[in-house]
Amino acid sequence: MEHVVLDLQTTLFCGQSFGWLQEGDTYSAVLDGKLVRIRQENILEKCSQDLFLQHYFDMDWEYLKAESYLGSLGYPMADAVAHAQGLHILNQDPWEVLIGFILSQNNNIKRITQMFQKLGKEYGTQVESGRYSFPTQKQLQKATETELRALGMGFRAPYILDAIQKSSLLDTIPLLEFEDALLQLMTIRGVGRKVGSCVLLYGYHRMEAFPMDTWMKKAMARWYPHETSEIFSPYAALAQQYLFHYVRTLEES
DNA sequence: GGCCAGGCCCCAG
DNA sequence: CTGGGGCATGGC
Repeated sequence: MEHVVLDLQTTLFCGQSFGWLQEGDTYSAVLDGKLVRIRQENILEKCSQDLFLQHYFDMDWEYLKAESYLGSLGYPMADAVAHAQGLHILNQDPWEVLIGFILSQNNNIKRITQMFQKLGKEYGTQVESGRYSFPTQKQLQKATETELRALGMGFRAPYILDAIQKSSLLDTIPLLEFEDALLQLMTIRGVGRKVGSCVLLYGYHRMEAFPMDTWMKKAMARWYPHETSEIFSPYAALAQQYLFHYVRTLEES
């Protein structure tokens, strides 16, 4: 099977990021304060000119090796890999990931994206007509619970406020072992094991993470009822992402 | 018009 | 420490 370098459609809309928009074959998001536009055809070109994008799209990680190993595990993992060729784990801003996944609880990806973009429009910086950066901690500090609830954040409003309050702990996460890092994140209200795992994976590229959401619980119960993430080591996070994508694809069809 | 969504908090037992 | 109800909101 031909190895796909990076598949934008799958990577950007597999539920790891809530900041991307699609118009035709063009994908755009505000990254690092700038509006980025990119198409499947010009990924390599863009990344070769821009080290930030090269890192953001995780172009140098061992996806070929990981796909090969997970593919060797047979059904259903081999099928899951085949259905998500070219899926990369993005290197996102931990702060954005933290708020994004606080929004994610008891919610659906469509509405998470809408809520995430609402925060940008309300508290972020406009970088182009109608396009806003995600607000920094300082920008979000202006928010009150009443405002956030009026914006539609619902019961997550106080969680966002607590995350702002404790946002400095994000700086210490890279220094910590996985479990310690998870415990630190879980001191934030609204952050449990699942949300914390997502922050460690999508914000800090901790590939040993294995976020267990409702879909993953179904997938594990169905295919690996007596196993843990250990069987996918050292590619647990990627296995999780492939399975997550796979079960959702099956459900839709 | 209910149902449900990439969970977590809280409080019974 | 484990289990289950409740939670704000809107897309479907």
